[in-house]
Amino acid sequence: MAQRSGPPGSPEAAPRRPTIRDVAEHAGVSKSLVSLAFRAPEQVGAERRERILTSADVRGFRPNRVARSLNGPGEDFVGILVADSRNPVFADVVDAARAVLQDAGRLALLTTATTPDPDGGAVADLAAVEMLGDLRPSGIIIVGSVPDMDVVASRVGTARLVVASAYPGSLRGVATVRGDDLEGMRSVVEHLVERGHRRIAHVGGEGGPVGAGRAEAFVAAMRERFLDETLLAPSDFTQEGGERAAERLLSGSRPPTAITATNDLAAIGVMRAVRRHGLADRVAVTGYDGTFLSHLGPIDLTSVDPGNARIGQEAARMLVGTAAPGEVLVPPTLSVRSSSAWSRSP
Amino acid sequence: MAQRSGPPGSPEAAPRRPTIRDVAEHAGVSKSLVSLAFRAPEQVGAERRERILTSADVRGFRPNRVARSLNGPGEDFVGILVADSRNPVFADVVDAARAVLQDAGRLALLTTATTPDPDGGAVADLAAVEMLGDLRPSGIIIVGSVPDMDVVASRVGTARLVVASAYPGSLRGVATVRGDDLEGMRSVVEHLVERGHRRIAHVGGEGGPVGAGRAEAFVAAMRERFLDETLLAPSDFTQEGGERAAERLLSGSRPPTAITATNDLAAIGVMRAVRRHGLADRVAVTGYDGTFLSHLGPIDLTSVDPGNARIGQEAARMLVGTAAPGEVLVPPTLSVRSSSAWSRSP
DNA sequence: TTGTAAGCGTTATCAG
DNA sequence: CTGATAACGCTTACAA
Repeated sequence: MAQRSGPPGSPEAAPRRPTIRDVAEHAGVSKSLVSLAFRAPEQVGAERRERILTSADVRGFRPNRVARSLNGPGEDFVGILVADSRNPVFADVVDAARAVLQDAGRLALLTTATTPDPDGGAVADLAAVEMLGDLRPSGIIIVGSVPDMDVVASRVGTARLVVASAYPGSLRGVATVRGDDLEGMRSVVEHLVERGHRRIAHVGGEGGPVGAGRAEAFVAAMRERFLDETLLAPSDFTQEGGERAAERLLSGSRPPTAITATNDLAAIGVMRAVRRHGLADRVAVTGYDGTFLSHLGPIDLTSVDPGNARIGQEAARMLVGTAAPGEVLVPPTLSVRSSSAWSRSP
Repeated sequence: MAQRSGPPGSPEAAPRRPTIRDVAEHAGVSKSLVSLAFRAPEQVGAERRERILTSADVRGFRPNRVARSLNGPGEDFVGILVADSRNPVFADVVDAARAVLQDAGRLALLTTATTPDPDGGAVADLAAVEMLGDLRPSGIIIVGSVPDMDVVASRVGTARLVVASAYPGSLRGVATVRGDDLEGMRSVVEHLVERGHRRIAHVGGEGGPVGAGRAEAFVAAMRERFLDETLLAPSDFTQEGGERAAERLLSGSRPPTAITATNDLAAIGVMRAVRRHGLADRVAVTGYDGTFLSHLGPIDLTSVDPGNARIGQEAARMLVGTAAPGEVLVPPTLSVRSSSAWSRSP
């Protein structure tokens, strides 16, 4: 039964929420006994317990979790801080982490670590982080690249910290679980080389540490094969960014025969540009992240799955004690689809 | 500077977080003065203020927001409870709401109201809701259809409540802002009729109150035009659901010439089925929600934009006092794209 | 088994 | 302007 404060316009009869004291008084016992009746019912005599519990029920009492956490370590819970609530990659990581936490009987509180910027960006939401930290979680998982990660980390109180799907940045000695982007880029390049490609470009590098890291990984993977690694077109993670970058590549004097994108969304932008240039079956395109976008409707995009679920699981395991905290690289897997599955005619 | 508890393996030297008392002692003043120095620095003598603030800085003190909220109404903040963190519609609503709150100088805490079910669904996460409620927010915005909305509402304490992008369900007298789905369906049907369609089907109706509401709206809109409103194929909001439902419709004896879907994702599934049947330019498809999916890459889907940003703004305005709380229907707009823009040859 | 009293970290009140 | 003192709602020794 929802007992809102009545229809708008009713007098401000703020009905104070019942406290443990109200219940104690009504049931004719002490506060402590009420407290006990909720935390360890079996330690309270049947008759009084009954009286307390029904009395609490009648008055709509429920222990205040905040007041509880102010004392000892309260309820044992884990805070999950997500960098970007629109990113489907993080959603996969988070869901996997929650499943592990749930199995371990630990509850999770999921909040955003950033707030949208007036000019389209995102800035760390310190107030939110501090609130979560002050709730005394036993652990915190930061999912994704949060701006000013070190400042955020300094606000989470005494919680154990694990960073998932992001570089720890200037943080030192913090447990981290992320995809092995170098290995992922290697598998992409290898796949493309097998299909006869040599002039391979990369679209990305901007938008944060992960973008930069993937661009570096691309360069490294190309060098390992003695291929020209200089075909880089800067782009963020958006469709528009990918499209613009690809446009530049394809308008050049010697366009590439394959384009690797920094993520799936940018890759879809790349596909648009490729199609517009009438090169749909002549320029291979690959994405990254293995999100649902890679096989959405008519899209059929080769993509690297960084093992998002695995990343979330490992991060959570470090917090529940099933895994040792440390720096873990999760091996990626390549899903080849029609955007790059054909072999280039020589 | 992040001061984690050292490398894993170090002795459990739990460094208690400094409290207001530590600072007071160190600065040689009373707790109250330290408190005041943080809340209203101008009311404290310059010299002492300086001493207090630096002393706090040195010891890494920061007022505990939870302890603060335990007392009076603490910081004035608004909690945002999102039903489904994967739904891009909600992301748009939330961002718009946050912008309004930020302009009003009120901070927002965004958390999930559900937790993933073992079998793919989502259940209300009461623990999370209770924690948020016990933080004493001045207002709560519930975005999207949360299971057991009335139970959730009963847990948010004394906060003013606004429901956005969802039906209030069994909640009575609760402020609600949502899209006008009847009007939206009308505009879809009108558009299709103008293009020469008569046999129009609907894919949807499942997955929650919104799906059911849209199916009803479809039926009503068809009746208003004296068209056969019985072409309903049950589907949830997923691509697979939409595809299966469309498959059934197209395999029937008299397939429709146009299919309206309950959302964009299901519409994309419908498009797949349509294409597979070789009917790409003979069966029109429309979506709903105006998400980025409707114009992603090769997809070019006619879709109803429910005015998500507007919904978020209105909801927030009701909480900051710029708008009167009540039941608001935001007018939708139809974005016609190539999936239905052509006219049917008679 | 039950009650008393002392915290937890902060703010509010009310004297100086 | 400053500083005791009493809340806030609950937990937790420690007694009874």
